[in-house]
This record gives sequence, structure tokens and C-alpha cells, in this order.
Amino acid sequence: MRPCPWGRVKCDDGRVLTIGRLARYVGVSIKAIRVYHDKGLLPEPERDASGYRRYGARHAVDLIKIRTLVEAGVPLARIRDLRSAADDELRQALREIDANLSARIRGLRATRQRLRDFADGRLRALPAEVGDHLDELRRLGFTERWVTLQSDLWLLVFATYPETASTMFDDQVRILADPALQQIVLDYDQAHDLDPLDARVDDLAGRIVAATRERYGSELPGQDTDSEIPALIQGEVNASSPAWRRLDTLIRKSLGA
Amino acid sequence: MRPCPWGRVKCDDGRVLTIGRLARYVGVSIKAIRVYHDKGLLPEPERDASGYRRYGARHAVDLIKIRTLVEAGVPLARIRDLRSAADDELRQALREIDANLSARIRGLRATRQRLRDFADGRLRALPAEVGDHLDELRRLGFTERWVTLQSDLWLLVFATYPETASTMFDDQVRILADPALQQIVLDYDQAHDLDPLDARVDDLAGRIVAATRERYGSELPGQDTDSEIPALIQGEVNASSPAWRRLDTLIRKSLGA
DNA sequence: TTGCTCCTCACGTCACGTGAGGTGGC
DNA sequence: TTGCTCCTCACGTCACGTGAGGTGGC
Repeated sequence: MRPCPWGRVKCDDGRVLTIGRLARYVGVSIKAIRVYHDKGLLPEPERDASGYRRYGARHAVDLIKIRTLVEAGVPLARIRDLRSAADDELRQALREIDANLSARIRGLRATRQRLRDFADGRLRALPAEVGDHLDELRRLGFTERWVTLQSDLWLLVFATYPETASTMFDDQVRILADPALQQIVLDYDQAHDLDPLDARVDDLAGRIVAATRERYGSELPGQDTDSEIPALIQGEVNASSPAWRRLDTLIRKSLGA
Repeated sequence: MRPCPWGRVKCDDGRVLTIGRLARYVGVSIKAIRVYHDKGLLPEPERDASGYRRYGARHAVDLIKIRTLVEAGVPLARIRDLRSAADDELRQALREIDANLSARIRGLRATRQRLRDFADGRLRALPAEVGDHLDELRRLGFTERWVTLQSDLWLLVFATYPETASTMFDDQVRILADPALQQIVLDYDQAHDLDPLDARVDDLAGRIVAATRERYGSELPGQDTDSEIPALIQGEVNASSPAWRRLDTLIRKSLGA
């Protein structure tokens, strides 16, 4: 190797890099550099006789920092402001950016996993057991409205909570296997068209509360989850029938939820 | 738990979610959903009596897929095209997206490490040894031009190749410690102002080639690196002096590079 | 002279965000 | 009636990309 194989970077006046060389060197576009000038991220260098910008090593180093922050997802305006920030303010900002970056990496990993689930077809069709379950509902005398509702419901639950969906589904299957509980669900379905003030609504609410207490005790499931899915789904159910709406109100009051 | 705590998702006609509910549910903005409609990513649902869009579970599932692909960085136009893609084409696309995602995660990790280096001040000032080295150069009789050149050079190298910069630097220090090699570097510095055709240029080139062969044998360092930094730096050196330019040509020819 | 790089507007793009002005359900 | 959600333009924004039309060095 020659005594100074990397002995060049500057010429006589110390600024030799043209904008194109600087861009290729640091790995950003020429346009990006000009934008950084316009927005005050990178000081404009002096011009040579032809009006060309001439950059020195200092610019290259600054630009590398800027590029790194841009890659980290920091807005250009923020990067500009950080130029004039105090030292500990800068440190604090870098800590935040680091935490942000770490969150984004975790998010991308989750995204990757979800895409693999898609590729595995986990979302293209519901598990076969769900189809069997829907057929079973029809056989048991549930309305088509109820079956469709259940179909869409499980699609959503399996799509958004694949980890716990199977557990929830198995619970439903077991409920349907108990004749007394099955009857309650059938009555829930039929209550759709009742007058909200019909005594049968009150009666059904009482039976549901009792069955729920017996099955789950005082620790109601679905309360500890941080998802808003239960609330959303119940809201949609309520929207479709005044009787169902009143049923929900009564149950909610009794269970103290 | 009530027999059907998540039995709601649809009302009579099967589409109960308004755009706002759907948006909150899936975790995207209302505007984003409307954009996906406009660009053909998500089919427009039917409207209710008020002209409001009413969505079903199918839309929610589709939207979750879209959001996941968007998070993965897939352009909207691409996502739209994938809707009508054949099955194995889709699988191929998902493989590419996965590879892409993996590369982005790696990139973000590298960015994170570089930001930590910045925070540690590894770039704010050069290592102290570099400053000592520059002082040493002045003491040895190098021109200020050479010293400035070296300063900017090491700033760049340490900024872009922190891993190997120290190795390269140590090599330079050892070269300067050898009196014969030191003289060659001094002559390189002085050659800046020679006439390119001066016989001393040819002589210096010969000595550099011999010294390089002796020091590194046939295996020249810097050739195997995938970086274009050496070439860039040499280009800048050459630009500042016709004599240096000719020197580079002669050396290059002799070493067969 | 040719080809390459550079210059400065200026408009385009991508994925939305943000009112402007109006309507519909509890 | 009030407050909330929804509707449709339409323009704004962020970080550049992309010519348009012209100049300068080998």
C-alpha cells in the first residue's frame, strides 16, 4: 500500500467534494443534500469559480449524522432543531430516538410474523372446526342471522387475536354442548325480535346472569383483556335490536360491569 | 360471561361497522380507509339510508391485511395489484416482502448502533491518538496542507468505517515510525508542487512501489474491501495536483491494479 | 464538439392530514 | 337543541423525485 493511499479528501482550499461525489460517498441523493441545505440541516458550503458547491470532510461527517437520524425516522425539522440543542438535551433526544427505534424494530418483527401467518393461510379461511360449528348452529335451530353473525365474529377474532381465539372458540363449543346453556343462547337469538319491555327479556337476562356467575364465578373473563373488541362487538349486537340492547343493559347492571 | 358476549359484528343486513368504528377497530385512520377505497385496495361497501358506509367483518379482515402490508412498507399500488395476483405469485411476493422486512430490521439495528456511537461521542472528536499523530506530522516537517488533508481523511474514515479505522490508523503510525518510509511520505507531500514530468516523480513512484511490495507482499490491502472510499479519496488527492495524479498513474501501472 | 456534472426553478409523487361546509342519528 | 359521526371536495404536508432549460470542465 502506498504511504498515503487515503491522503486526499481535500485540495488546496480544503473543499474538494462536489455535491455528486459527496452524495455517492455518504449514500444519499443529490436532491436530498440540497433539501438539507434549504431546510437548514446542513450549512451551504462555499462555491468554486463555476458556482459549484464544494464540500469538505466536515460536511461529509455532518451529512452522515443527518442520514443516520433520517434513517432512524427523525423528521428533518427535528434534526435541524437538534443542531442548536444543548448537550444534555441532545443526549435526552438520542435516548428517545433510541427507544423509538427499538419500538419500531419490535413492530416490524410483529408485522413480519403476521405476514407469515397470512402466507400460511391462517387467515384465508377459518379453521375447519369453525365451519363445523356454524353447521352445528344451523342444525340446532339458530336463525341464519345468528349464524352469519357468528361467522363474521370468529373471522374477526381469529384475525385480530390468533393466540387467544382458539381458547375463546373452544369455550363457546363447550357452552353449546351443555343443553341448558344451549337453550339460553337459542333464547338470546330469538330475543332479537321481542319488544324491549317484554317480560321474557327480563327473564332471559336473569338466567344469563345466573349462568354466567355459575360458569365463571366472580372473575369474569374478558374484563382483564386490554382489547376493546368485546365492547365493540357488543355495541354492534346492540345496534341491531332494541331488545338485545335492553338485554345488555340489564345484564351489565346485574353483573356490575 | 354471557352466552354470546361477542355475538354482534353485524346487524340485520350484515354490515354494521361505520367507518369510524372500523378505523378504531383495525387501528388506522378514517382518511386512510377512504384512500384505500379511492386507490382500489378495499372495495367500497354499501351505504345505509344516510349515505354512510357500512362495513362487515370481511372488510375488517381485508383492512387488517392491508394495514399489515402497509406497515411492511409495501406501496399501496403494489398492494392493490396483489389483490388480483395468482396464488403462487402472491406467495413469491410475500417471500420478497419478508426478505425486505428482514433487511430493514437489520438496517434499523445498524442505525441504532451508529446513533449510540454518536451519543458516546465517538464521532464528536477524533480519538486523541489522531490529534497526537497530526502534531507529530507537523513536527516531522510535513506541510500544513498535508496535515489538514490527513485530519479530514481520518475524520471521514473513522466516521464511515469505525470498525476498521483503528487498524488502518495503527498501520499509518507504524509507517511513520520507519525512517525510510517516513522519508517516502515526506517526498509524496513535497511532490505536490513538482512538474508532473519531473524525473523525481518517476523516482518516487519506483520507491513507493518497492516499499509497498516489501511491506505487503503480493497481497495488497484495500483491494478486497467492498468500499469505494479508497478510490474516492485517491481521486480527491489526484484532483489537487497534476504531479500527484501522474504519481498515482505510475504506481497503479506498476502494481497492476 | 460530446458527454458528464453542476446550477436553479418548478412541478410531481406518495400516503395521507386537515379544515371547509354540510347532513344525519340520540 | 347539542354533540357526535359521517359525507365530499380541496388544499396542505413531508421528503424528496423528476424533468426543464442552461452553464462549465475534459
